[in-house]
Amino acid sequence: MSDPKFTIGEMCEMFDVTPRTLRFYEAKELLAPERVGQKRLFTKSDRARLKLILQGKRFGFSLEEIRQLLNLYYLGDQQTTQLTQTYQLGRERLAAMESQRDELNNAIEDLREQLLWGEKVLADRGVKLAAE
Amino acid sequence: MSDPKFTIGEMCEMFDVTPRTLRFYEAKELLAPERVGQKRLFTKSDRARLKLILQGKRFGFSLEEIRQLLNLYYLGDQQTTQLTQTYQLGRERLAAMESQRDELNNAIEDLREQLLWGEKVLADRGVKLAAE
DNA sequence: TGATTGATTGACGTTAACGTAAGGCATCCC
DNA sequence: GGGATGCCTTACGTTAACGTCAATCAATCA
Repeated sequence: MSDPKFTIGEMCEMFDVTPRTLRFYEAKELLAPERVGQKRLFTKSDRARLKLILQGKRFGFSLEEIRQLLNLYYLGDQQTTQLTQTYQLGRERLAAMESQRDELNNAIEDLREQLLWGEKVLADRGVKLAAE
Repeated sequence: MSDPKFTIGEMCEMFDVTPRTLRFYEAKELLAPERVGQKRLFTKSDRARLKLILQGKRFGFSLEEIRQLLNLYYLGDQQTTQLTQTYQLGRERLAAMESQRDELNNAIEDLREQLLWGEKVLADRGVKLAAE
């Protein structure tokens, strides 16, 4: 049993996106589904890429940034020069993501403190919050 | 020495943004600089808010989402009902940020592995990378 | 005092990331 | 065989987040 392939509708349901979105990503060369006649068939590779795309979006990356990073996950038959660039780009993005995580942790800490303040203020006003 | 206040130009240099951006944020009610005649003067509060705004943007939040969260950091004289809503919103955002951080950590791990793969492939091709 | 510098308010332009509507194949079901 | 369904392409519309003029005003500097 080779890996199953999915229609655009099935993909949309799986990942909670619209057909327009998938076609748009294909136009932007983030996806490259197979074709049977006119119809698209999304392979395992497409699913993996889409997952990475949606993940990247949640981190605030643009589609163009994501597109470049995606090559890193398919290092197959790139030329050495290009591969080296892809690798370097990956290192930069890794650094960016790590610093973003650190910044995020700080922001989380700050927000926690603010929430404690909020709880205090509300308690003083006699408001009872749902127990956590 | 009360807290210093800055012109729009000074703010732009400090935070590496354009005047248009600051005026835009004011129009969207994310900032509320004082006025001396026509000119804006950005206070300590504005600087703190701007910092939060830029941070939020890096996390992928929209300006509207950020605007709502900002109220949490200025809990002063809100009505109790509204304060409670602000607080609840803060809790939701906290949860979102925490899960984003977790997701980010996973993505970082994956990316690290891919980079190791890349190093291996490049090494096999005889490419020497700059020592880290 | 006249020119430069830095600020202001419109108002229209731009880019990213899709949404939405129109019109047209192909297949399946009764 | 004629809807219904699901897909396709083409193309214009939309929203967020600013960019980019243009015209104006106020202070400052030579």
